[in-house]
Order: sequence, then structure tokens, then C-alpha cells
Amino acid sequence: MGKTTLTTNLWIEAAFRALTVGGPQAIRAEAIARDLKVSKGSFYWHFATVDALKQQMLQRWRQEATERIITMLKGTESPAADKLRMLVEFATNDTDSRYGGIMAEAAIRDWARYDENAAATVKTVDLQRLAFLETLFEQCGTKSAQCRAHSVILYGALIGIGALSHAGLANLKDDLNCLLVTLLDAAAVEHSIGGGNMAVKS
Amino acid sequence: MGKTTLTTNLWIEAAFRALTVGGPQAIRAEAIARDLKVSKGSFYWHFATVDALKQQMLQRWRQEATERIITMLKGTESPAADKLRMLVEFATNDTDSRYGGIMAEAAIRDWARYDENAAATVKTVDLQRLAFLETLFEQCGTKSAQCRAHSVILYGALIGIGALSHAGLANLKDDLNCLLVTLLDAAAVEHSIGGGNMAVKS
DNA sequence: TCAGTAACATACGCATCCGTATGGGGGAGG
DNA sequence: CCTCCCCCATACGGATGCGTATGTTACTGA
Repeated sequence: MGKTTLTTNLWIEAAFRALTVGGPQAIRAEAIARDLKVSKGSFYWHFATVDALKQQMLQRWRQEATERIITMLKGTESPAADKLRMLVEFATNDTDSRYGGIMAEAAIRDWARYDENAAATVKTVDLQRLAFLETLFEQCGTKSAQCRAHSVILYGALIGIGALSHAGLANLKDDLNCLLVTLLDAAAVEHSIGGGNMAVKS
Repeated sequence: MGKTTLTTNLWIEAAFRALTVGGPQAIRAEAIARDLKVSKGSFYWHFATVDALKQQMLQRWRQEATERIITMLKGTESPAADKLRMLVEFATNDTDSRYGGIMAEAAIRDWARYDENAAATVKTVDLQRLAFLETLFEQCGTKSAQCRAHSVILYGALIGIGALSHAGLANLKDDLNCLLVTLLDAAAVEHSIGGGNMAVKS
């Protein structure tokens, strides 16, 4: 059982590890080969070039990222507000399964700042997620004109607070839950003035 | 007037340009020298090594970033809520003066993900900014237990939405203002139940 | 047993970067 | 006019990366 032959998937997963640890610049044939304890001749058998690997990585992540939304969407039949809470819970507990994971998120977003292909991939993923959030806010009774803004706020806060929590300055889950309560509360206030949702926990 | 002699400041500013365009990995002696149309011999006269340049860059940015808070703090004597609005306005209009600027913010934050020195610098800056936000929320009447969370939310959203607006998916200013209104509104509801602040514009 | 191929190792040329060492030019002071 | 020093150019060695070309191993089917 000693010598197994590498698959292309193992290379891609190793590339994602390199990405999350060292950033986009760490996606190099020879470095990943060293990590896998093989020579770079192996790399150039599985991939024509480094850019080919990068494209496959982006495609992988794109599928993973959109797949989760769909899984989440038709998973339960609970009210929209609960779906939002579950979504926040899910996003904050997403601890690096294979390539996806919340760590790779930040690294890929960095990557997108200096690479057009990555930027395009991130943009389509963001568009899908924002559209999904918008429908959920609509079902929660948020005023139609503000659904878009509230989606951007929640999603943007998820990204930004994630960066802060990584530095130990924030509690990703608690702060996001606080925001979600505030946003849903604002929607409730608009509909029944004087009866704000008092579900503030702490 | 043809031949002027370069100063260390010009090198640092060029390094910040390289950082915002190409990321942390683009801070290289020879690349910046080409941008300045000089040879790298010049670089190694002004700086002992590339790491020395990076340290000076971080120190520069740290001063700039904290300086702005102080300038903002004692600039006006308006109520805290207005200060928050001005702060959002200021942060969204900060279009790259010399080294600072909102573009360098994101690049430095990326940089911090893979470099310990950058991470430490960003952390101290974040701490100062969060502490300042916390005092403003306190003065706005936000419940004491939630000042911290609201500061994290606003600051985190500023970072995250900035990333989204860069991709054309959000209006940095409008969405942040919407969030600010919501947060302040929540504080008002807590104090005088039934009289929510109806200052929602659109 | 023997071709054939999948999966990898090795070796090469080329480019870029770092840091150093050394050479040159031009302006200020005497 | 001569000198010194600041600022920069040039040249070098070592390291690392990419992509290619070619050698090597192990398994597979006939």
C-alpha cells in the first residue's frame, strides 16, 4: 500500500492548501510538488501549465460555492427568517472541507484583486449569493426598496467581519447574529409601528 | 529641470502604487526601479533591503491611518451621530492621496494575511478605529452591551462592502448609509419604544 | 515474455529576483 | 581647478521559478 499514484484532484487540493496558507502567489508548480513529495515533472503531466491549474481551481471553487447555495435553498422548508439565521450559522461554521471553506474564501477574494479570471469568478458567485439573500429578505417583509441594500450589508459584513475575526478582533458568529437581528427588527418596525421585535438576546 | 534626484519618499510612494496594483508580491526592488526609470542600484542606496522598505511602508500607513482618526475626532464639535455620518462619508470618498487611500487599505489587509509584521500593524490600526467607533456609539445612546458589536458591524461592513463595490456589485456610500441609519434607529427604538426614527430616505 | 503506456524523475535553457561590489558623474566647497 | 561625496549605473553570483525534453519505473494486456 506504500506507493499510490497521485490524482489530479490531489494536486488541486494541495494547490488550495497553498493558496490559503501563502496566498495566490504561492500557487507554484515546484512548491506544490515539494509539498506532495514528488517532482515537478509530475505536475506537468497532470497540467499543461500553471494557469491551467489556476483555471481548474477557480472552476472547482465556483461549483462548490454555488452548490452550497442550492443545497441550502431546497434543504428545508422553514420560514425565510430562519433560513437567514441558518445561513449565518452555516457560513460561520464552514471550516475548510476539501477546497471550499471559509479560509479559501478570503484568499480567493485577494486573488481576485490582482487577477481578471479570479475576479470574474468571484463576481458571478457574489451575484448569485446576493440574489438569493435578496429573495430571503423579501420574504421576511423587508421593504422592497431596501432588500438589495440589506443583502449587501449582511453579505459585506460577513466578509469584513470574517477578516476581523481572523485577527481576533471580533466574534464572527455573535456579531453577525446581532446584525441579523437588527436588520430583521427594522423590517418588523416598518410593518407594525410600535411593536418592534424584541428578540435581542444578550 | 530635467534631472531631479529621487527622495526616499518617492520610493515609498512608488512602492504603494505597486502594492495597490499588483499586491504585496509586487513590492520588489527591480520592478519599482523600472517604474521610476532608474536602476536598482539606486534602491539599495536608499534602503538596506526590501524588508526595510516594507517596514517603512507599514510605519507610514500606520501613522496615516491613525492620524486621520485624530484629525476627524477633534475636527468638529457636532453630535456623535453626525460624526458617524461624516466618518462614513469620509471613508467612502478617500480616493488615494499619496500612500493612504482606500485602495491601499484592501491591499494592506491582504498583505497582512501572509505577513506577520503587516498583520500586527493592521491589528493595532483596527483596534484604534474600533475603540473610536465604540465611543461614538455610546454617545449615540446605543445600549452599552451592543456598542462593541455595532462597531464591529459597521467597520466590518465598511471593509466587506468596499470589496464588493470594487467589483461593481454595491454602492459603497448608499449601502453604508443605510446600515448606519438602521443601527442608529435600533438605538432609538430601545430608548423610546414606539417612536422609531423614520429618517429612511429612499 | 514483451511491447506499450501511464506516472513520475532528471536535466536543461531561460527569465527574474535578490544583495553586493564596484565604477562613474556631477555639484558643493575650498 | 581640484576634490570629495552623494546618487546612481553596471556587473556579478546565487537562488528560484517556468516550461520542455528526455530518461526511468511499474503495471497491463496479449
